[in-house]
This record gives sequence, C-alpha cells and structure tokens, in this order.
Amino acid sequence: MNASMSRQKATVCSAGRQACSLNPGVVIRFFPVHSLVSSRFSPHMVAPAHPGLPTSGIPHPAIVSPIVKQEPAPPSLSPAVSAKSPVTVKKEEEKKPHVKKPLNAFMLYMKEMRAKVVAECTLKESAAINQILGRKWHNLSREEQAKYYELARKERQLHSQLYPTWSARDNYGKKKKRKREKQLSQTQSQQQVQEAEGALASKSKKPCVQYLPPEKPCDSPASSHGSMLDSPATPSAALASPAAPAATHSEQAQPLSLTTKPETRAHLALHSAAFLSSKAAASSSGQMGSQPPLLSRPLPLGSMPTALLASPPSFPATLHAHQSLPVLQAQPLSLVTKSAH
DNA sequence: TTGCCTTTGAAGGTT
DNA sequence: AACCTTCAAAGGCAA
Repeated sequence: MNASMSRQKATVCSAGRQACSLNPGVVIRFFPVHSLVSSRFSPHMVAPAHPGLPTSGIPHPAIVSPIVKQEPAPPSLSPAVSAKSPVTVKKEEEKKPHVKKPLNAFMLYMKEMRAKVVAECTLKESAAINQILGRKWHNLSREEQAKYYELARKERQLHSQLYPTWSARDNYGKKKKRKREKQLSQTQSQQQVQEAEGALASKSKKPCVQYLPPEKPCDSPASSHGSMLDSPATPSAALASPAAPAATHSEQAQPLSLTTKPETRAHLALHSAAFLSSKAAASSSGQMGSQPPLLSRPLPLGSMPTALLASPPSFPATLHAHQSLPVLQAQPLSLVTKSAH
C-alpha cells in the first residue's frame, strides 16, 4: 500500500468511519448508498482550491495531500516574487493536491458492502473480499446495479464540476506499479495454465485464508470464478444488465496473471478448488460441461441486445471488450483471473 | 516501507 | 473501432 492510500485510509476512518472493519453498519451509516455521492462531493467538502465554491478547510475526500513533506518556505521566497526557479516550480507541483478519480459504480458498491462481507465471512484480505464482492455484484438485480451506476454518474458529474481541468491521466504514475509483461500468446498461456496447475498441486506459499467459516457461510471467491456452477440468482438479469455486460472479461482470460505470483494464485485456487468440489457435488452436472472452453469462448459483445444497451440511462452507454460476464467465464478459477493489469 | 493481490468500471492512449 | 493501460478502495502479506 502506498503512502497516499494509507493517508486516505486514515482520512476515511477519521472522517467518521471509525470502525473501518469492526462494525459493518458503520460504513453504511456514514456512506449510505444515497449519501455516497454527497459524502464525497458534498459542497461542504469541496476542495478549497476550487474557484467559486465555498471553502471550509475540510479537505475534499478526493483530494490526498501530496506525498512530499511540506517544508517551510524560506522567508525570502515570497509568493509575490514570481521569479520561480525550476526547483520552486517542482515543489509547487509536488504540493498540488492529489485529486483522485471518482469512484465507479462497483467501487461505490464495494465501499458500502465491504464491511458487511467482512463481518459475514470473517475475512479481512481485500483480495478475497473483492472476489466475493465481484460475484455479489453480478448477482445484483439490474435495478440494484442501476442505483450504483446512477450514483457513479453523479460522482463523475460532480467531480468534473469541481475539477474541470482534471484528467484521470493526471494520476498516472502516482501509483508505482510493477511493469506489466508483454501479453503472452495463447499457446504460452495454456502452457502457463498447466504450470500454474502444477504449482497449485505442489505448493502453497501463503497461509490459508478461511473463506467459508462453517458457522457463517458466505459467498466464496471461488464461486465468483466458478460461477458456472454457481450462476447468478437471476441469470437473465445478469445477462441483461449492462453492468454485467454480456461481453466476457477478456482480461480475465489473460494469462499474465499466471506469471505474476503463481504460488499465491495457486493458494487461492486451492481454496477455490476445495469450494468448487463441494459445489460440484451439490450441483448435479450439466452447466459446466456444456460450457465452451474458456479461452476459446468468443466475446459475446455483439450478442448484447442493443435495446438493453440503450435502455436505462443510468447504465453505462458503452461496452468494452473487457467488460464482461465473469459469471460465464470461470473455470480454472484464479488461474484465469484477471491479471494485475 | 512499498507494492501486490483482487474486483469492476471509467477514461485516455495506442494500434 | 478495438484493444490496452492505469487508477479508483481495501487490508493482509511479502520483499
């Protein structure tokens, strides 16, 4: 976790969500669905720097203080004196508040539901929680998802009003990310699947995470990938929903993930496999065997009914190839999950 | 201390 | 147009 994230977490917690994980109700109380937008972009939270808007001294939630320590300006360097050296300019740039991206629908959903899932599942690892949340997201009804899309849309609107010149590109490079390896060919990927499967069978580096406490069963991240066994409660809704835009998640089939940390994925897959085996026993057949092979399944982007794409204005108007129905993907579970970008 | 993991969606860049 | 890359949140974990 980088520094800005830490700061933000601290900000979020201190801003009222004191029990970040202890009390599942707290999150909802402070970030209820209908107040998520306002809590982030409400006028009283407006960034002081934004022209024409009231200032309160309360930093905007989307703003994160610059990473660099603020050094006291030398007395000789008055702002009025405008012969700025490159160093000064650089410092000023560094001091520029970090305006964060507005949250998308899923992020808003996660924010609201995380604590609940944590409480239900006694899980804390976000990676696992997010898998569960991803699955829950796809199980949401269209109306429920629309609610979050609408919120996200408002967030974006408000964000663009507050920061008209802001671009998502501004934040590029703020997070240091491991360089992504070049995309492997499918042959290579298949090879890697096999290798990862081998790793799965042979070693598990990380300690196990308990996904399914016996007393409090919950959605397993495994099922999110193996959801052919565990299809959405309303498959038609999932298919119809632009949120689960019929296209399969091309990224999820990307083999890159296999190259990053196979042992970790193998570890996750171990749990997934265990979960799946029990699921498979329960679900008496059919679906899985009838599914086309994962990697060869074409993107059903074109199969998306245009009426559905166009219908509710609150849903995203566009679809990307990688926006998909992971619900339909699955299979070797974490072995085929989306790469680390 | 820092980056990865993991999810979906948005946005901007590249092919 | 299609594809690719990055970042948004979160907290445990590894280096």
